[in-house]
Amino acid sequence: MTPRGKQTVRDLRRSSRSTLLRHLYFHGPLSRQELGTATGLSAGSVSNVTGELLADGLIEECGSVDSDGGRPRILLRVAPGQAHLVGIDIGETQVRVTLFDLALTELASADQPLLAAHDPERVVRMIASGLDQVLAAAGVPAENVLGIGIGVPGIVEQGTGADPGADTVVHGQTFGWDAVPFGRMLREHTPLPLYVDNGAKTLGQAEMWFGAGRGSRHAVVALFGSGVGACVIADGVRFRGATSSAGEWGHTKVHVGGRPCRCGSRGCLEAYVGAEALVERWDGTVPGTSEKAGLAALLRAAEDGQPSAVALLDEAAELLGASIADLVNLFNPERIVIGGWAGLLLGPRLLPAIGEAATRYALAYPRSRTTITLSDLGPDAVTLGAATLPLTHFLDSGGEMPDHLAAVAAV
Amino acid sequence: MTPRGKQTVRDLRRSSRSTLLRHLYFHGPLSRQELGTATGLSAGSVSNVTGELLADGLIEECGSVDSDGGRPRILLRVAPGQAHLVGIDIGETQVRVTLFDLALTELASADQPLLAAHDPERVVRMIASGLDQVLAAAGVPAENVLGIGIGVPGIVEQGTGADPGADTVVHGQTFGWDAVPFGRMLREHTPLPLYVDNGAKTLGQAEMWFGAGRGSRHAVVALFGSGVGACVIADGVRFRGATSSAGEWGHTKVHVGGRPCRCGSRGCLEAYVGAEALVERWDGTVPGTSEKAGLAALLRAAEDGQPSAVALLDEAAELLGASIADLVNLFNPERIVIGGWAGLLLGPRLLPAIGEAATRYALAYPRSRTTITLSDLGPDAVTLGAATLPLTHFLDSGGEMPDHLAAVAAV
DNA sequence: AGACGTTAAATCTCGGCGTGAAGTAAGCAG
DNA sequence: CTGCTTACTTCACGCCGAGATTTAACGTCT
Repeated sequence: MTPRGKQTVRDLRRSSRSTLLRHLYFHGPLSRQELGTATGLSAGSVSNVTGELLADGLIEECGSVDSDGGRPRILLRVAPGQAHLVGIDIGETQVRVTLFDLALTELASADQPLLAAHDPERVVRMIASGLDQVLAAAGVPAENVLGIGIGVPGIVEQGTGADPGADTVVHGQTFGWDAVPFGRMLREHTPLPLYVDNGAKTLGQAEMWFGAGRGSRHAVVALFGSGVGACVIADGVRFRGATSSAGEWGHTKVHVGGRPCRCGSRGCLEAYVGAEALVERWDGTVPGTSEKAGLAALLRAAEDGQPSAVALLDEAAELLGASIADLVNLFNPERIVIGGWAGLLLGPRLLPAIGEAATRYALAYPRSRTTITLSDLGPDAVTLGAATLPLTHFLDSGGEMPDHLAAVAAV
Repeated sequence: MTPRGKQTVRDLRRSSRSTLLRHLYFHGPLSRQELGTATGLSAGSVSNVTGELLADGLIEECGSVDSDGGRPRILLRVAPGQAHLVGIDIGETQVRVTLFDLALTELASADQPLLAAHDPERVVRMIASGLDQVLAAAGVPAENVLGIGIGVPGIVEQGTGADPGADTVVHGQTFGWDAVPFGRMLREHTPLPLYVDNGAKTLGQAEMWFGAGRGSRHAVVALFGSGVGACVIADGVRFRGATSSAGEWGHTKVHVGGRPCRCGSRGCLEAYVGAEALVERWDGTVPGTSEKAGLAALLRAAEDGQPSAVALLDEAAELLGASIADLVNLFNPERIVIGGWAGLLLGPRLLPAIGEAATRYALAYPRSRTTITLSDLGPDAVTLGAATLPLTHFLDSGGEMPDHLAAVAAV
C-alpha cells in the first residue's frame, strides 16, 4: 500500500493532447468549440493543442458547419492515413495478419494455415512474412506502422523493461508452448513496437470498442469457443492482475472434483461447456467430424428435439448461467457479453436459459444491475482487437510517434 | 470506451502534496533529502511543498540525524494529532465506534450491544451516541474529525453526488435491510464526511495497510466467518465493480445445484464452508451452542481424530482450496490472505491442505505467482479498516481539510 | 578559535502550462 | 457598406517543477 504518484511537469500537455485526440477519435469530427466544452479545456488551450496536433499531422480539418449568423465551425478529425496499425490473430488453425489505418479500417490481410505443428519458430516466421505481405499489398512503409498487436492462445506474461513487448513470454498449454520467449523471437524479425496479449483478451477489447460492450465501463466479455475464457474490463481498462493472466474463467470450478479437464484439474467449466467437451459428450457425434461441424450438428439435433442433445444444451445453459452468476458476484459488471464462435452459434438458443439461470444463481442486487447480451462482432474481431493495443498506447500518449517514425512525421 | 481525461492546472501541486504526504505516512519519519530521492521530486519542490504542509500543520519536524560531516538532516513526519478519524464496525452482535488519531492509534472506543433487532433507525442512533461518547472521552471536538468510515454487513451502493456518503444505500440480507438509505439517515445526526463500505471490504483494507497484505499491489483478502466474503485489491486499489458490490465470493458455486444457501441459491461456497454451515453440518454439534463455540468444538474434535469432524474439515479445506483456485484464475493476485474469525481459528490447521488443493485446482502459472497466507490482524481490524476510508481520501487529496475544519487548521 | 570542507535545506531563475480576457476572422442581415 | 453574431487566436498572468545557486548547520583540522 505505497502507491505511486509521480512527478509531473509538462505531462499536462500530454494529458491534454491525449484527451483531445481520444475525443476526436471516438466522437467523430468535431469543431474546436465543441471539443472545448466536451473536454472542459479552455478555448485557448484547445486552440493551442489542436494547432500542435495539426502541425504534427495527427489531425486534419474536414469541412465546416454553419453556425447561425456567425463564423462557421471548422471540423477536425484524426487523420486516418497518417499512421497504421497491425493486428495479428494466432488461432488454432491459422495465422492472420491484418493492416489497418488509424481509423481501424482494414487495408490488407494475409492468412497462413497452421496445421498440426505449432512450432513457435515457425509461427514467428509466418508473422514476419505476413507482415511483409500486407505492407507490400497496401504500399505502406514499415516506418509508418505505430505498432503490432498480437493475440495469442495461452497465458501471456508481459515484459516490464524499456521494450516490454520484446520481453513477453507466452505459456500456451494448448499449443504446447512452455515459457516461449515470444517477444524476443519476434524482435529479431521486426523493430516495430510489439503488444502481445491473450487472444480472448484482444477479442474482448474489440467487443468493448466496437461491439456489444460499447459505452460500459465495467464489463465481462465471455469467450465461448473450443475452450472458455473471459476478458474483464474494470473502469474502462482491462483487468490484468499481477502477471496479466486474470480472467481465466474456463478453469473455474462448477463441480469441484468433477469431470477431468485438459488443464489437468477437475470440474472446470470448460470441461462441461467448451465446444470440444460438448461435442465429445454428445452421443450423436459422428467420429472424425470437426469441432465446428460437430457443434452445429448438436444444435440442429436439439432443435429437432433429439432428447440427448436437448438435455446436453439445457445443462450447458444451466452451468453457463451459474458460472456467469459467479462472474456477476465477483466482478459486479454492468454488462456481460457472450462471444466466441461457439457463443455466436449457440447463443440465440441458449441466451434466455442462461440469463434465467444466472438470475437464479447470482445475488439479486448485482444481477439486477447487469445485462447479458450476445456479441455482435464476427470472429475476425481478434485482429481488430489486437490492433487496438498499439492504438490505445498511441491515444494514451497523446499521439506520440515511436522513434523510427520521427522522420516520417516531420515531413 | 470513451474514458476520462480532465483539465489540469495546479493539480500538479495536489499530486505532489499527496505523494509526499503518503510517503511520509507510510515510510515513517524522513528528511526532505530522502523524500526527494524516494519520490523523484526535485529538492526545490520538496522544500516548497513540505514548507506548505508544515504551514498547514499537517506535518511536523521531529529530531534530526547527523550526516557525516555536514548539516544534519531534519526528520519530518505526519502530525498525528492534527486531525482525527472515526471507524465504525456494525457487526452481527454489536456496534463499535472507535476514534483514531491520524497515525491510526486508538484514542477511545465505545461498544453497544445489538440484540435481535437490527432496526436501521436504532443502529443510526447508536452510532450517533457512540460518536458523542468517543469524542467526549478523548476530548476531541467534532470539527477535528476528517471523516467517519463505517463497515456494514451486506451490499453497499455508493452515492455519486457532491456528498456521496450521504447517498449511500445498504442492502443487507442478513439484517433484513432492503435498500436502507443509510447515508441519508446518518446525515441527519452528523455533518461529518461519511464513507460507508461492506465490513468485509474494510477488513480487507486493514489487512492491506497493516496486515499480511502489506507490500502487494494485487491481492485478495478472503474473509471466512459465519459467512464468506472477499476483498479484491487491484493495483493497490480496492476493486469495486459497477455498483461496488464486487468480491461476493461466498456465493460463488462449488457444486452447481448443490446444498441450498441462505442467499436463496444452491451450491454456494458459503453453504459448505461458512462457519454457520460447518457447525450445522457436523453431527457432533450440541444444539443451542453459539457459532464460535460450535466451531471451536469441531476443531477440537478433529484434532482428537474424531472421524466425522476430520472428514468435514478435510472437505472444507478441499472446497476452500478449489474456490481459492478460482480466485487465482480469475484475479491473478500476488497474494491471498485468509482472514475472518473462522479463518483465524481454523487457519493453522487447514492452511497446508488449502494451499495444496489450490495447487491442484488452479492453473499452474498464476498459482506459482501467488502465495496464500493467514491474516495476522485481530477481529478489531474492521474499525481500523473503516477509519482507513477517510484517511485514504485525506492522503489522496494531498491533505485537504473538509470545509468545517478550515477554522481549526488555520490556528 | 577560526578557517575549511561537507552536507541539507532554502531561494532564485527559467521554460512551460492552462486560464481568461482581449483581439481577430468569417460569415449573415439589412 | 455597416453592424452583429459566432469561431477561433493571441497574449498577459499566475502557478508549477527542474536545476543552479545561495545559505545554514554541522564536523574537523590547524
